[in-house]
Amino acid sequence: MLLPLARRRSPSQTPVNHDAIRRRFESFLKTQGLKMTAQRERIFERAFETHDHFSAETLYDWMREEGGPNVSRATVYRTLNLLEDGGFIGSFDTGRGEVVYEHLLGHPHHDHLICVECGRIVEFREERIEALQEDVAERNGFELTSHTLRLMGVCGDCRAATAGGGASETKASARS
Amino acid sequence: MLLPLARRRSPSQTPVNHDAIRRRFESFLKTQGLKMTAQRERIFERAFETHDHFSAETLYDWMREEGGPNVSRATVYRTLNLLEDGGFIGSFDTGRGEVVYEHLLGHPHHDHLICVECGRIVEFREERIEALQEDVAERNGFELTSHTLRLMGVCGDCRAATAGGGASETKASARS
DNA sequence: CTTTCTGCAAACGCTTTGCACATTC
DNA sequence: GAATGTGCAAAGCGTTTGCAGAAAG
Repeated sequence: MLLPLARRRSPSQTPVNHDAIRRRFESFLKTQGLKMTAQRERIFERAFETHDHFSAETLYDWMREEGGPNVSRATVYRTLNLLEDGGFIGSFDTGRGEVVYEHLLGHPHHDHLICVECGRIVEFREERIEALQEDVAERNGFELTSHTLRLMGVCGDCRAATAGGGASETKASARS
Repeated sequence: MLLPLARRRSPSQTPVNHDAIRRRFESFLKTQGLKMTAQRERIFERAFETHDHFSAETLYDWMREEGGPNVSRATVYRTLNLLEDGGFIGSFDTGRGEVVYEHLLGHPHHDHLICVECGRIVEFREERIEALQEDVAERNGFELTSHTLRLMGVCGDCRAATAGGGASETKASARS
């Protein structure tokens, strides 16, 4: 099981200090009395390598496609929950049913625009909305712990494809 | 809980013209080549009677508890989807997993504050957030079709209960 | 060596579906 | 009567879990 050595760390796209994050994961495991295993390492690394959002099933596919220590579906689910509990990744569902994850460290809070045609996810951050949310919560006596803002719509590409006469290529799952 | 006969139509809380909505449902069925059945009627009525949010399973329970034509679980799910497709009800998930419905007609758009302690759902509407969402979408080339904004936090009651020394009564499911 | 993991496959909870019978139009 | 709807139970789907063998500390 040769793990591809220099996969992480491509100098151009290291979002935050990769080693720092990794050390954080190791100490998290330690404090929880958990062990570092080849599987956990693979899953952790893969999750932090991607800037995309991914589902448990997708990550499982990656685990099988890409070489490395065998990782079972159960372990993928278990580790994803572990990472979420540890605050390393966050999850939200895109519309109906599908839950996707994204890594959080070195990734300031943001919300999502989701294309209902092609499923593309765009992240955005709008301070004024954030502030207004606090406002609303306060006015209603709530102390905010988190929030989810999902904007669903049709992205520029899909609008062009539809309008221009071109067929829609990407898997269109317009449901609801 | 003997079902109160004149439940709907209590003059004080009829949100919109009930008959108008109902006619709309009937014509919706007609245009779709669908039939009005006792089951669909019961489900439709029940959904519009409630101001609360409910899950498919909850509605199914209601169907069994309250008297009336028998309604199977399958029909509940089928009809809920039908009503959603027709734009009569909307659905969103409260946090993780649980999908709840709410009727839409005569119920202007709003978003939700959800108490992570007791599950209480408070509706709110904040025009400025709405406007900013349009803004964000436009800036990113999206044409908005819908959105979901869920604010999670601890409601005043629960904060009081926790702080004041009282134990938390309501089922606390603080997960994530 | 003790404790925690992993893989497997079975269990789960919620939702959907296939089919024969019942109902509406 | 022809077409659609319903109930039932079985099938699906994504996720979790129990258990025995495998690793980590």
